[in-house]
Amino acid sequence: MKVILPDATELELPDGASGLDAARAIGPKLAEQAVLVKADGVSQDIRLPLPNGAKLQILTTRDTHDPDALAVLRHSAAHLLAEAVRRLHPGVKVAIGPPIDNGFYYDFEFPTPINDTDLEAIEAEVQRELGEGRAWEREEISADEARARFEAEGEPYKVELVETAEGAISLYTQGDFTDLCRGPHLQTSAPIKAFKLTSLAGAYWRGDSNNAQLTRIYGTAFFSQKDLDAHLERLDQARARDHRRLGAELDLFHFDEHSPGSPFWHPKGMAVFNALEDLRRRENGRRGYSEVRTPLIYDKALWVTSGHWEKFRENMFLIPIDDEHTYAVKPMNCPGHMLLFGSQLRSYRELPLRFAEAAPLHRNELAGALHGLTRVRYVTQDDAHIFCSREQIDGELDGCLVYLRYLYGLFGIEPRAELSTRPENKLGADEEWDFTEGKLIEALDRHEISYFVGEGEGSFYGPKIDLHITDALDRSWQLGTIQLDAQMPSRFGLTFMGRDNREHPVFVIHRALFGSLERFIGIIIEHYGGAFPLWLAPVQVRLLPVSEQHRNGAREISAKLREAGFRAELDERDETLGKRIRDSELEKIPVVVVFGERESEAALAVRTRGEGQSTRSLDELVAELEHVVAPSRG
RNA sequence: GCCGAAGUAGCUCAGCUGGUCAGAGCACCGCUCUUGUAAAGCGGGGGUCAAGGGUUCGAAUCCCUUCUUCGGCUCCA
Repeated sequence: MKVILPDATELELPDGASGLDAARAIGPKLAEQAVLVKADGVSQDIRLPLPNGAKLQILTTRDTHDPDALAVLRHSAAHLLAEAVRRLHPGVKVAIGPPIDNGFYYDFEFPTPINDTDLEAIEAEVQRELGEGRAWEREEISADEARARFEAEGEPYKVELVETAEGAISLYTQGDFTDLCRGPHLQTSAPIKAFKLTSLAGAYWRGDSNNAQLTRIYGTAFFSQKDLDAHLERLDQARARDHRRLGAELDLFHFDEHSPGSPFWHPKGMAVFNALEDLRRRENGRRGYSEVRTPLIYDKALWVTSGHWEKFRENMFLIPIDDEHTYAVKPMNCPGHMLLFGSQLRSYRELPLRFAEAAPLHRNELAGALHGLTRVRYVTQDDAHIFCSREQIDGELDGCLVYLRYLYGLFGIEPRAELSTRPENKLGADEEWDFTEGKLIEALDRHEISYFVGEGEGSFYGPKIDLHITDALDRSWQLGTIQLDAQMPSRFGLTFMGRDNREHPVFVIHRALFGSLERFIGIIIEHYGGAFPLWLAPVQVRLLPVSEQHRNGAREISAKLREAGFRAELDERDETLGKRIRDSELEKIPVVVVFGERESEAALAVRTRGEGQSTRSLDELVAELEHVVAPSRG
């Protein structure tokens, strides 16, 4: 057989040769450093036979930043962790231990709970293993053999994995630990130059909260200590961009234990909030949406009709009124909008009807799920419900996707699209879901939006196109969502009169493009590192009078800027100019104007964030600011 | 909700093998200075050490419960 090397030369090998054999044929050093082989771009363990004629790429310990090479390193590190845990905690049952972005984890069922102190001991044990050195052996056995073996070892999770595994079963052994594992793995532990356990957490077996909760140990590993240090350094820098930290530093919002998960918006945070609201109102108006306002609390009967009582009650705040009546604070706007639509006989001439409302919603999120602005109990969705006929669905979905692209383009953020399909607790028949899912797929294709499929991730009333973005700490959050719903209108008996003088079914598109204003603001705080563009900045211009006698002059300028529609502010504290400039810098204020003796007579000294200082007249400054702000003011 | 960790002045933190342990810096207030592009000087106020209960002669420090926060899991905009 032969393989093709990256430089296009061909290498003759005996039949059945492995990646390691190929590396040996090229050179002993390469063989020693080999970590992973890619045959025609597909990763495989270096111990496995190569396909004949494959284009070969061998990743080595020098590919210190290659995600695939790092995954192999970390996967092997996870096995060292499991070996150490089994030695230190006899009776522990092992589950799974894959590499993940930036590290790895391994799930265990411990006979007795462990804590951070145990974690330190486990890490020390792994370091000892690394000192001794380990080598991995790979073997393949039948599923029956594997099952018998893990049953004998008292490893129920491994037995379950064997039972659901496809194809041959492979085992990897290092030290006294043998793991059911697909691989690939390192040859030896020598390349693991840095190893660190990072945290301890509970995790449900197979990600299902009905299953047993296991103990998950997170860690990371690198090809060098320097890389680990750099990783930790990056984490530190990311923490500086954390919106919870910047929210306090920039005086945007805070939380209080008297209402967990509900932000208190300070004046500066509210300025950002309102800038987004202004944008939302203007664009909605331009795109044919009508603003509406509906109640915050409704009788339980409404929630029974909508299906929320059955599907969403656990997340709702209930208000007992008397023995017979219970109200609930709305977690979504849709039922209210259904009532609004149904309050009149609707003609086909009215459709599509686009009702927009950015009302406060309350969801009783699990206490452990709350997270700054990105996971709150008080949510403001930039919500809208589009009521349309079957024929209008495509056009309305198009409108939503164009709108969505415009909005995200303004912020320069590029979310990933997900098609979320029918969940287990869905309402309605499969045929209806076939139709609504099909419509969303066609729309994504028309707009050439690539997406991944989230099986079963849809809402109980319809499939969704969801947009996801990662925050400063690499956590993924859902922002916008576009949902096509045939269930809710039929549960509310909504119809419209057609040209044929008959009633026709109504379809509803639920759409929130920012998603929630709270979460969106959390994300953009991190995206901009707190340095908002001019149109969003809480304070756009700050005036600094040089000394007491320039206060009146500075006040006048500040008033004129406010008159021109800008958020201008005066800092006339009795601090040195240097101190006040420093504070303005730390607050990331886009434009700072120093006003003193010279400016009373001539041009203003303008300090622009990131660009240094220059001089211009007040009129020039206003014109310039208007020019900068224009795109977002439409 | 579950697993692990934490909660000391507005913020960041020290003190935590129980006994001058209630402290520091920044912030705040007052006075002096009247400031020219990233921190002027001096002085001062401020905390029932998250809340409640317990152990002890004595608790910020040890134990229990609750609340909140942080890292995950589940769930979700």
